[in-house]
Amino acid sequence: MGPADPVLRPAALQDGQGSPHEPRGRQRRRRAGWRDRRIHPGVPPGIRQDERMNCPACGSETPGLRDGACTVCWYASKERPKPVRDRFAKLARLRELGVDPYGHAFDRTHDLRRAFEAFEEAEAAVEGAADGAADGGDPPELEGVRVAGRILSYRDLGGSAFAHIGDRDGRLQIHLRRNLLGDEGAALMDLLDLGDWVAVEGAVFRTRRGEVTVRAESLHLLTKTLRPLPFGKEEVADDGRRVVHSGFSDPASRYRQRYADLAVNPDVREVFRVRGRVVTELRRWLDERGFLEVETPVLQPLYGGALARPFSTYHHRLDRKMFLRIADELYLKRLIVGNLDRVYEIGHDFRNEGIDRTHNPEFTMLELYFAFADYEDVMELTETMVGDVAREVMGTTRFEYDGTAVDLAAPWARIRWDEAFSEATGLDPRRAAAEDLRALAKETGRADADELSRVQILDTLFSELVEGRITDPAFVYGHPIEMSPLAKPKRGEPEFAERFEVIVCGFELVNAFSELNDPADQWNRFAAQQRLREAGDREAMEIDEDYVRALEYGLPPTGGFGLGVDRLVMLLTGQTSIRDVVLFPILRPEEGRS
RNA sequence: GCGCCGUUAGCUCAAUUGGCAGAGCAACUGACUCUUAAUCAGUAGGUUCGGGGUUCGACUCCCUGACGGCGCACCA
Repeated sequence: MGPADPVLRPAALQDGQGSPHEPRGRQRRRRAGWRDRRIHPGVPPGIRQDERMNCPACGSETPGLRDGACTVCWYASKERPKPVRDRFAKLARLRELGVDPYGHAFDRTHDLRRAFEAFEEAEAAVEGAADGAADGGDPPELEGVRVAGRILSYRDLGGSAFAHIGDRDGRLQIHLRRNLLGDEGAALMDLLDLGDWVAVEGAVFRTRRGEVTVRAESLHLLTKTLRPLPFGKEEVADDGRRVVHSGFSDPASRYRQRYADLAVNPDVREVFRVRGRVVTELRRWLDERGFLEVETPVLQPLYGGALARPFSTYHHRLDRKMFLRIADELYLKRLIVGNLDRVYEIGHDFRNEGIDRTHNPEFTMLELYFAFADYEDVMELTETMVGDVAREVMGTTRFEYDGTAVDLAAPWARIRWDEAFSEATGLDPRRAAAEDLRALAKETGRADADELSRVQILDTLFSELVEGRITDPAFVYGHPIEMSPLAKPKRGEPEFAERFEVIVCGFELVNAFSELNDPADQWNRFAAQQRLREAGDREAMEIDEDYVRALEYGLPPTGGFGLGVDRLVMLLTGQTSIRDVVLFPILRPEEGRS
């Protein structure tokens, strides 16, 4: 405890008792006496005498001022919401009682879900045994259970209380009885709040109303919370479903304070549990097939591998500009040159562009390269892998996404790019006059069509008129070669590329091709990109001489793909915004704090 | 970047034509030892997102800025 505190009021706990007729409740709460408590934590070690300052409000020593006061005065200030002030006072009272409000380890016997299951098993065993015997004795209990969690709800009945505690994926009722917990435990009960982390030890039993419950024989505070968590009240409807009343739903607050969102909304935890499983299963699937997981540079002197604007940064010792990668592609193919056959990487790419429902500037990409394969092999691999992962993680390949049924089971439709294009536009993508294409682009709402290159117009029209209509996953293959500077020309039709994209629910999930391995052709394609760049296309590529050198050492025939992991998770979890599958999506900075 | 909508108590939301800023939950006080959206009685809680303006009077109308949602644009 801190040094003598000038603000600390004389302890309100006159250990005296009230009159014998005083209600027990009042005696208890007077004993709890937590109001207006303040205890100063003192100055942390390592702060020199001349670096210390005094709180203008209370005069005590402090290493810094939070909004012009020491932390104690800050929490006690009228500026704070009352629940925060109250909790801070309770925390001080806990310290007075010798309870550490920021406890240490606690050795659990079960997590909450398993405690529940263990009890049900014990119950079933007893009932089984009692079958032959005369009418069973005592109802079953499971003793010596030690569990921990956050207090989700609290119903105080005076002499006892029921609460629910929750952990990562479980939720369990606990019953706190004052006569079982003794003076210390009873005092602690009076200082609990929703959100506090607690642990109990006791026997699991079933209440008269049938709920599996831990009867606490001891109660421990693990961590006191100073801020009220925005719990909604939960009702269990007649059909057994949980209905949450009010709760925490403001999107901005949920993203900015994801910790509170996760603590309060089990559905959100579930989305990220699925996300974790998806990544694990992708890895396992690829590892089982002999793919080697590798890591290539995120910080690059020259970016490439996709058409996008990068984030740039600066390395001081090297005195040069660096970029955050927009794709892993060029490094991974260098590894195939180096005989690594089959490689993949799951990592973050960064693209300096707009933010919307399907785009976060920082996103997770799975890229994979497979020697001796072409894009048709990659199609098979893709549909099999995605279907297998969906089944493994979700138990099905059928989903409803944004009100539409989707089935990810293989085989997926295969659609020629040029045929889909002609069908949707009535124009031949190879032969149509640029003016006609431009006119059509304007019709579909592209006011800036005059400034776009032919390829950009083709791409725009395709996205606009074809992609949006596809819901079940489909391979769209055979893009115009000019749109695909890293892909091999299609056999027999060199104006198209051996490339495909997977379109599902109107967005792109995968981009893949037979990798271009002719160094001379690759150099020329880079040079063509360079021209576009010089003509003002800020997404066009630069020439990567080292990559061409690698190709000169021989890239075996290789198929490769990039899969947007965030988007796959969106599909599987039914989320329509990428922000709901990214734990901390990019937001504008917060103005003030509260 | 453009358009529309929004921002009110810790959380979720009301507030008539411009006329005293309210409710539920959470909090606090009290009753209650099998409750479960616990219940009952009472109390407290507000820079109505920031700044400016119109008006006797602004949560409400006007201008401006910040943040967010949706749509468009940009963008795989």
